[in-house]
Order: sequence, then structure tokens, then C-alpha cells
Amino acid sequence: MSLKHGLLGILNYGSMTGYDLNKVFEDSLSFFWKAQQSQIYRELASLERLGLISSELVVQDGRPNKKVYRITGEGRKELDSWLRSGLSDDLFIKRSGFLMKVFFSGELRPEETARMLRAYLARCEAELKAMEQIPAVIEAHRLPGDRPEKALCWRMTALYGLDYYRMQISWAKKAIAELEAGQ
Amino acid sequence: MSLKHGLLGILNYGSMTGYDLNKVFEDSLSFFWKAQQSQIYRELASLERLGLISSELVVQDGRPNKKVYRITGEGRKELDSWLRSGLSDDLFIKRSGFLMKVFFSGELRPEETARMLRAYLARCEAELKAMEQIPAVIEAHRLPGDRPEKALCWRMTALYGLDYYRMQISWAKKAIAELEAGQ
DNA sequence: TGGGTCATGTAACCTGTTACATGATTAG
DNA sequence: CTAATCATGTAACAGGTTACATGACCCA
Repeated sequence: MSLKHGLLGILNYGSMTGYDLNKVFEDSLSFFWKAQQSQIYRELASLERLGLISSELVVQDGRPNKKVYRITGEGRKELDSWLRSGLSDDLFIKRSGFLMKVFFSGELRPEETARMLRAYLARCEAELKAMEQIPAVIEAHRLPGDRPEKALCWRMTALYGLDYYRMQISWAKKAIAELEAGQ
Repeated sequence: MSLKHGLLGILNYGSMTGYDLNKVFEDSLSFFWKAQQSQIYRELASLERLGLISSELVVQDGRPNKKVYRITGEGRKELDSWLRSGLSDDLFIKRSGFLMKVFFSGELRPEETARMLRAYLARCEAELKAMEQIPAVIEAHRLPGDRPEKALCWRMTALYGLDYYRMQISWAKKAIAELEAGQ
């Protein structure tokens, strides 16, 4: 459900094509919501059927024609009621293939488990490094007309990302130390 | 994919019915993998078609007959190769409806956002409290024949859960403070 | 001349969710 | 007597993943 609301949320900031939406998702939301391009097109079609967005074909020459989507009044109402509906039930981690593997790694030799954890640690350190620039990017993206709350909320999710990776890193270090102590 | 491997992993510790597997999932894995009962039955059927598990009908009187699933040699091979295959690509949070909402909450008044965050904080504190007993439960579940690595890996995932909720709590507190400062 | 960007989508498949359906036993 | 537990599933739908398909323009 949230993909639909994410699309509405972005279109609420400005009309754009499926292609653009895909890029915005990759650039800004992919940390907490990874969407496939094909899925975005499908959801756009569905949102249009529901009357929450409308589209206009823009003929271009030199490059392919494009379909620009715009949020409708109905769409704004839906977005608003979603935002105000409080917490939903889908809060926490639902599926982690990684933790599943850790859970069953008692079958492996401790060195093998440790090797996997070290690889995980390296990945987390790389992700953290990549995220560290985001708060500055948000600051830069700020437009004069924007409500200050917007930047605050964006920064809150970015800080979440930083905290998240820092936690992964400290957990992984502890786990590796425990494995090495156990041998 | 990981649901299949989770089922194999549990059946590797002992044969059981779909009903039992569902309970094990709820009791032990639901923190990082929430599976529906109907999905478990479907995956069991699929694993059996693949020859990774086999089943035996046990006729009971007084209660419904049951189908006891057992991992096959093929299944053990598959489980083992999954465990040794290192990190997969599905590492991090993929979808968080909660963060999606936070991201777009710039449209709300700060008090409304703060109310949502306080509700989140309360949920996290409750989850943390519930998880705090788990390391002791794992210790209690230990059987004489078990490899010590098994308990270690279980404890690592439980510690992950604790760290995870503690991180959520500290992030939420910071975010609420920022919102209140911004007003 | 080859790869990246712009721009659209479809098709098939897999996985997850929700709801329905049955029926006996046992514990409070 | 009523709710929980034991035990099986199916059906329909929603959502996510992977792969395919097209085609022009621009830059190196």
C-alpha cells in the first residue's frame, strides 16, 4: 500500500513522469523503500484508474513522448488521510534473509560465520559512508517556498538511516568478537 | 526464497507438521520473519514437489490426522549450500511504511508528527520489554547434545533484536526533541 | 560505434495477504 | 457452554521480481 502513497506524496510536490518518479524513488526513498520500475508503472496505472492521479500526454520531438502525471483533489485527500491515520501495523522488520542465515549458522564452523559477518560489516560501513552526505544534500535541495517541516522530516529519515547503519556496525562487531571468543 | 530455507532449517532440527512449523515461526523467527500460516502450507507443498522434504501421514484418533514433514538428503544439501553461499543481496530494510510516512509528514503540523512518533516510541518500548527475556529463554532451551554454536547464533539474533529496538527508541526520542525544538 | 540517458511499457512468475472452511477435543 | 488448541487446507487477490521489447538522441 505504501508504494501508492509514496507516489502520491511525490506527485504532491510536483507533476512528473513515471520515469522521473522512478529516479526520485531511487535517489531519495530507496533506503527504506526499494521499488521496481515496472511496479511504478503498474501502480501509476492503478492510481489513475482510482482517480487519484491524472495524466497528460506531452508530445516531444527528438525524444519519446511522455505521460506527465499530476495528483488530483481525490489523491490529495487520500494522501492526507493516510498521513493522518497514525501508525499502521506494518512497523518493524518483516523479513531479513540475513538474520535468517545468522539464525541457522550454528551448523557452520565459527570461522565461516565470522567471515559472513565481516562481509556484512564491510557492507554496512560502505552504506554508512554513502549516507553520511545525505543531510547536506537535503539542506541543498531546500527551496525558498518550502515549509521548514519538510526538510525536518527528510532529515529525520536520513538520521534514521545513519543510526540504523551505526547500529548494524556495532552489533556486527560485537557478534564477531563473541564468535572469536567462543573458539 | 528465505522462507523455504527457514522451513528447511527448522526441519533440519527435527521433523514436524505444518502446524508445528507455524508455531516455531511465530515463537522464534517472527521477529525477523513473519510468515502466514497459509504460506507455510503452500511452501511445504512446493518443497515436497522439489524433493527437499518428504511427508508421512500419521493417523491419529481423537484428533485430526497429521502430515509430518522430514528433511531429505537433497534438502540438507540445499540448506547447507544456502548457509555457505555468503551474503545475499537482500540485506537491508526494503520497505518501511513507517519511514514512508515520516518522510512525507512535512505536510502535517509538528504536533501531529510528534504524536505519531510518540506512539511509535511506545510500541518500541513494549517490543523491547518483550524481547528482553529472550536470551534467558534460549539458555533454557539448550539441549545436552546441541552444538554450542547453535545457542550462540540464536543469541546473536536475539541481541540484534534488542539493539534494534534500543536504536529505534533513541532515534524516536531525538526526533521528538527536534520536532519540539522546531516549534 | 558503443554505451548511457530518455521514455514507454508488457508478460510471466513468485510471494504475501486475507478470508473462508471444517471439525473434534480439552480446559476453564 | 465457550473459547482455545489441534490440524488441515483452498481461493482470490495484491504486490513484488525478472526479463523482455522498442527506439531515438548524445557524447566520447
